[in-house]
Amino acid sequence: MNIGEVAKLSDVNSKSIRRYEELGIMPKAGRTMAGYRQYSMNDVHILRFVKRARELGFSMKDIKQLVSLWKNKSRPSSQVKSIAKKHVDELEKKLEEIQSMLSTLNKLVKNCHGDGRPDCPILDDLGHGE
Amino acid sequence: MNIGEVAKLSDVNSKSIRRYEELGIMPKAGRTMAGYRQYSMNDVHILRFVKRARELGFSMKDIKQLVSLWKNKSRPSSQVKSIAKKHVDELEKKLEEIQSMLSTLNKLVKNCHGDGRPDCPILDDLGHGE
DNA sequence: CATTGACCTTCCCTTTACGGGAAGGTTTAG
DNA sequence: CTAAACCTTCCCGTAAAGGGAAGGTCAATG
Repeated sequence: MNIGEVAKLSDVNSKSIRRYEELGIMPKAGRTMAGYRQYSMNDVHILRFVKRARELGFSMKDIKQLVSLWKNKSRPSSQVKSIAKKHVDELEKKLEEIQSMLSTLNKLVKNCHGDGRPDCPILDDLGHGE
Repeated sequence: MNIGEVAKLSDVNSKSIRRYEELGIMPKAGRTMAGYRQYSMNDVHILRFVKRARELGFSMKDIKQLVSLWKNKSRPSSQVKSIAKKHVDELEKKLEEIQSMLSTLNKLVKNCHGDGRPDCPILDDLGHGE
């Protein structure tokens, strides 16, 4: 299979596939005489794995480790779990940050007339009362 | 004031201050004969405004508009509100994405033994059952 | 056989907001 | 005079992707 075919089957952009190869997440693809990358269904499976991990927000660095653990049939699940837990912690931190921003912003937006008049609690807050 | 002084007073990094000038968020600073940027307390106020807006997650593009509206004493508050509402919408979208990731991840992590054994629901999910 | 269009290759640029660090000039204090 | 602590600009790196250029390859068509 050429890269376009595998891109379709995995729903991963060709550009990303080449990038994953550079990052060492995908094995280096074999080449035809003309230099075209060649793939098999096994590569499609890896790419789907990567795609799913991206959807769960894992970094490419984490994904590289996860793919390697996935391939290693004698991995300890503790290693997988620790990567996932670290990621969960980071997501929870982000979540709190966003919730805190939203809590402030929603109050400000609610109190802003949003009409032709210049007075605006949003700007007042940002200018912390000048 | 030199840039270091204003950086201390506003709690904004010197590098960022120069960057904000490039982006047109800060007015171009006057210079001493030696080329050092010169600032006044007014600049400190602007920088605090920017910092607060960053803390609320606004993009630099939004912040540029917000600073300009803030300076314009005859702005319509509707413009400010619309920027803020768009930002709230984006944050809420991100929030939902993260919540959805966390919901999946937490289930998977909970069901993973996390010991020396290789079987792992996290990898099973990512490999969607291979 | 030549051409056309769809594919592939590599390379560089852009995004976001920031920071590290180099190389070099200025100011201030001892 | 010199050393420390400033300041300047310039380039690079971050994360993950995508745009687009310039050029090579392949298959089908006239």
